[in-house]
Amino acid sequence: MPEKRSYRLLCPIARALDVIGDRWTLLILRDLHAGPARYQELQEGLGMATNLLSTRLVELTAAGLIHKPNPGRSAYELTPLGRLTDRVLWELAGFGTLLEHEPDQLEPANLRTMALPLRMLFEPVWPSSGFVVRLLVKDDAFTITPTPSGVVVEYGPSDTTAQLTARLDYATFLELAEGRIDPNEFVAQHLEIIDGAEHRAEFLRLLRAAFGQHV
Amino acid sequence: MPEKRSYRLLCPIARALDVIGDRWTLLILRDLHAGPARYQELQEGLGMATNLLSTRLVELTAAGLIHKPNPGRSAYELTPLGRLTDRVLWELAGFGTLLEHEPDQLEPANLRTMALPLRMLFEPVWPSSGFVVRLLVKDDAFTITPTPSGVVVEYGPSDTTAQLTARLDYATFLELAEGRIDPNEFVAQHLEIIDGAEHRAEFLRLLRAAFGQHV
DNA sequence: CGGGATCCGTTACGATACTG
DNA sequence: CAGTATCGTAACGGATCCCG
Repeated sequence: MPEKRSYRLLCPIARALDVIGDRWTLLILRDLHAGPARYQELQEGLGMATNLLSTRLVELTAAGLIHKPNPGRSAYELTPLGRLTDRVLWELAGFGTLLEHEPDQLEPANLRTMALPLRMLFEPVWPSSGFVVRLLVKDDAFTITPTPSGVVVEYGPSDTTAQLTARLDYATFLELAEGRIDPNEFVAQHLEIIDGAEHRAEFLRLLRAAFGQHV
Repeated sequence: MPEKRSYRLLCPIARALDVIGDRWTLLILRDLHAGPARYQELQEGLGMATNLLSTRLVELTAAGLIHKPNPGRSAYELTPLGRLTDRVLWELAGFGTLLEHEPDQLEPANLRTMALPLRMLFEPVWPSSGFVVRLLVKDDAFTITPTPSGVVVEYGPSDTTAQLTARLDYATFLELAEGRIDPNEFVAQHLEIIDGAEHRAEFLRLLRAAFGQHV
């Protein structure tokens, strides 16, 4: 077996990059921050070669960042150590929003992309007494749940009952998460509230707090 | 000219990785966060191949993260955009300290490594009225200067006059920056104050504040 | 059918030698 | 000193194949 490539530098940044610095690795972690995912979900969502995904999953498992809760069924999820990559990904997202995107980068990327930015955005302002919101984008759904230990954003259908359910389009979703849209305009023009309209004002207040704090 | 490889995903994280995700790129930026550096300094400090360094410097310049202030003399430095990578690197360092390091990763890595962790550590607690500290490690020196806009950590000899100059060894330096050493023990046992002993108590107070806030 | 493993052409990396 | 040129090796990427 060929030894894994390493910077072999006595530096915490180099050590981190030895584990999460390979191509695709951080994007795989990004998707797993939206909840457990199966092999094919990851492969299709990222559009990467299957041999590479396989290799990365083995490496991430060996490094203790992910695991298979049930060895028989194949769903991967983050370990507690893997969840600690959230702040790295959040800062990368923050830097990435500063960069112009090429017009050819218009693939309808995986919606799991948005889970982590949403969580980091709402975590400081969403008290544990808050309500559960479900966001629908095309055929996909996010459930945003505040808990005493933090906000949990999960991708895919959920059996929890949301107090507010809303539908929006993908472009608006991106702008919301990237902080490039005014909360008032967002709720007024781009958010179709399907259920729980009585919480509309509270949701708007939450959005304002989130973006006011971040921007 | 071959087109640069890109994830081509509509996601801020993927966009960031298209620019700073290549091998060595973040480590080059790390070193430049310690102040301007010349080609050979970077090459020797990182131990990377010269052709790769050349390629990376061209790419980083094209992306607007670094530039040559004087085209004749060859020193590279961060642009304002490049300086915004500080939080990504800081979070990477934070994650890296959680990982055990292989015993073979014992190269006496570049001291520029430590500039960014030191800055992030002291920035929240070092008021602009604070004093200038110079840290000596072997033949190298850091100058830590608080300014109204933040703490500036610079590698290499500096003509500013420090109020306190101290010498320490590399291993202790790492542990200090990684927060694995008690400030009291650090000052008492591992810090040789060469000049400015009258500021010793103030420096200790500063260290306690820095580590108390972070840990 | 989902979850990988294998194969193979192309690209990137890494070490060294070389040049302005 | 600051890079280019070269070349062997390793990683990537796409496709196909295999196995439960």
